[in-house]
Amino acid sequence: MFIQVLLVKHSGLDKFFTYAVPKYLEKDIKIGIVVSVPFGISNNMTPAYIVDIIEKTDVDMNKIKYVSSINSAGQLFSKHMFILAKWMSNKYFTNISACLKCIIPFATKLVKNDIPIKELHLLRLNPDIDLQSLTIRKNTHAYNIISLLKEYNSLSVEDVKSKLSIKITPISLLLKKKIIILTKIRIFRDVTTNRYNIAEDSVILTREQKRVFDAISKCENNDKPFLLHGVTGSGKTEIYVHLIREIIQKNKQAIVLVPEISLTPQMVSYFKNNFGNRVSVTHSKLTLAERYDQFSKALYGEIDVMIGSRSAIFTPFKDLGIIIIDEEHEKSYKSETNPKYHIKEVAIKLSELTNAKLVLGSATPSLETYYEAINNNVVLLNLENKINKATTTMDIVDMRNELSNGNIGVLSHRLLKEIYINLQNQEKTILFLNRRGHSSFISCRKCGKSIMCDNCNVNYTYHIDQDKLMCHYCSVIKVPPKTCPSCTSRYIKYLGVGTQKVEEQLKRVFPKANVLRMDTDTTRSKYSYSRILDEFKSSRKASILIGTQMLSKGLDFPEVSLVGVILADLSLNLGDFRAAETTFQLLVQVAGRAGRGDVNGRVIVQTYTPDHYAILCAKEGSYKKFFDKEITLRKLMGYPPFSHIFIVMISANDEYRVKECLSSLSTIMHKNNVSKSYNILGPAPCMISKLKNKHRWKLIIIGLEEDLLKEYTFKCLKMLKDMYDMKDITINLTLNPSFIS
DNA sequence: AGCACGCCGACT
DNA sequence: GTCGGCGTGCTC
Repeated sequence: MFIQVLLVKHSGLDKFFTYAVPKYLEKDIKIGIVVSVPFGISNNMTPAYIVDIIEKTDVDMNKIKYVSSINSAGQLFSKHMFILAKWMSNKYFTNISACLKCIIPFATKLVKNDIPIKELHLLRLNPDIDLQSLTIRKNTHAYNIISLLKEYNSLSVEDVKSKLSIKITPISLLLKKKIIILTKIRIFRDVTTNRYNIAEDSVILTREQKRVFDAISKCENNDKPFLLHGVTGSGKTEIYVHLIREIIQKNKQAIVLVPEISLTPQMVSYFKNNFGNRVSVTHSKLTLAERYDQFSKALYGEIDVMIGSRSAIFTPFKDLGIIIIDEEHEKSYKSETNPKYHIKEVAIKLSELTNAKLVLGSATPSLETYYEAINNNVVLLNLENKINKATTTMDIVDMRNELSNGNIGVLSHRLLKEIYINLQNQEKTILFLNRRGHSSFISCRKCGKSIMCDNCNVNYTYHIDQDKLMCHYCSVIKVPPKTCPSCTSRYIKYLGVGTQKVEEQLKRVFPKANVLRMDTDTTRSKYSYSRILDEFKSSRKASILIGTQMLSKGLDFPEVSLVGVILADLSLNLGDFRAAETTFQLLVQVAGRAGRGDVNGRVIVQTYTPDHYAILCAKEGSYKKFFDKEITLRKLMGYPPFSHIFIVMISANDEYRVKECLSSLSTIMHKNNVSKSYNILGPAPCMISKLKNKHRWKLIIIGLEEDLLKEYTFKCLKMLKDMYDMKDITINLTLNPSFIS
């Protein structure tokens, strides 16, 4: 018997090595466990993951060494997960070790014994001892311990100590006499803080929900994903719960992916109410030990449902039955670090491997997914009716008129009037602005130059609460200058709008209103989200909540009747081909926050481009209309879903070197683009052209076929490395980015 | 990735 | 004559 291994400590060495297994270890060998192997000329022992078990090998027998021993870490991945890692490695051009690290981030620490296993020592009376035959005096420690154990059957050492307020000595004494015996059980760190009550009756699905449920439930071959296109408030979550309940009855398990777990406590509570402690949660903010325990819970069958952001897709369930990706259009589903995987692509691969059902849910599906649905590669299921009868109307305010009418504030007359009405009616208001801080740029009135961060080519944002300038990219904080750094003029003006300025203006206009703000600045600490949300929800007064994008994601505020979008143009002017899509999605999602209870909702959208189709389609609430318009443009321009995009970003401290290097690459690419199959754009500076003192330039390559595009780009990069000295230059590659930066 | 080897320049 | 710079190549 031979095994193929991947060396744990040699992550850059993306190669499998073959070792022979001594007979006495054969029975313990399986894929995913860690073994100790002699490696290199000195035969130092090094840990290695078993990735395959083989009978024959082509490797020279003189070279093959024997496996030394088996590590205590246990099984870290299944065959499926390893296939997934290999597939990711190829698809996202990242070595297998890095992909494995993404699947089991705690592995290297676990191998080093750096992750403490939490155990509980249970005490229990030894059943082989006849208590009658012992003479134990009443009211001694020993007597009390035995009585307690008779009552409880088994107890943890800590419980016994605290219940009888004794030290460990009398317990040890009984243990020595074998009157009590000790067993260790592993306990898993709990990461869900939600209190729950198991629902007595499950929600009965509406006719429309039932139709969708049946379509997914009755499907036998799960070769196509389902797209659940349902307007906000149409009850997608209830369908998920019904589907999962059915899956659990078949002894299978479920993974539920949400874009940002800390923003969806209601979702977790809802699942806990339905499945109790058979649900757990995982996300990247947990410690590695916590993540390892959640992983173990799934591995040992302690849970049936895992809810989480991206990384939850790698939960090692025995028999995965369903994967649900909620809000499938969210950009956060694409990883921005290597491997730069997209959760949807990984989920499709995993559902192929496990035959699990895959359900994608969204009120505003990504263009790519909807296009697949139209081409019958994805099964489209529509939910067109809201559960409650509240209606929402959207009105557009042309901010150009405000300016010509002499209103230079951030809030239009119309929006102020609506806020006033809400305050009078004791109803709640949410205001969105996709930019935190107070003023988004500070410029000199005399020379016109704006004040920028020294490390990054980014305008400083003024934060009024600390009276400081802050770079939102490198987090540098600076005292605002009294005079212009370029011309020493004293006339410095604070321009642009951030959430802080909106807060300031609102407090001035409505001094008695309860104004709350929720953005990265106010939600730094762990529980600040829930604190702000609880205050907003529980407040009897009419409150106004101002927030950035984080408010648009899945939060449910039953009493909100007015939603204001301060400036819709912010996401429209991003210079990204997906800007219209992002804006449309944002507006529809935001509108979904209003009128979720019994009250009708009003949405006011302020913009300088009121005729833009993304805004008009959002006003009508027509996804189909937006899709038709946008897909026509994408086809015309040759953008995704009709093509694939590869971004080569080059960065270095020396700007000249960056430009020179990228020009060389550009020349190579054009030379090798004989049949003009690829559209090469650039070199151009990145949106943030200098970040943390590194200059960043990019080349955008567009091609019809993903594999050919990859092959072509890598061929050209190889030629570049052969002819150009790449010392101190960093290359960053992204295939199909969720936005172009 | 790490480590050994090896080939060249600068010192005790 | 030797110490150490890092370029190259190998590891089952």
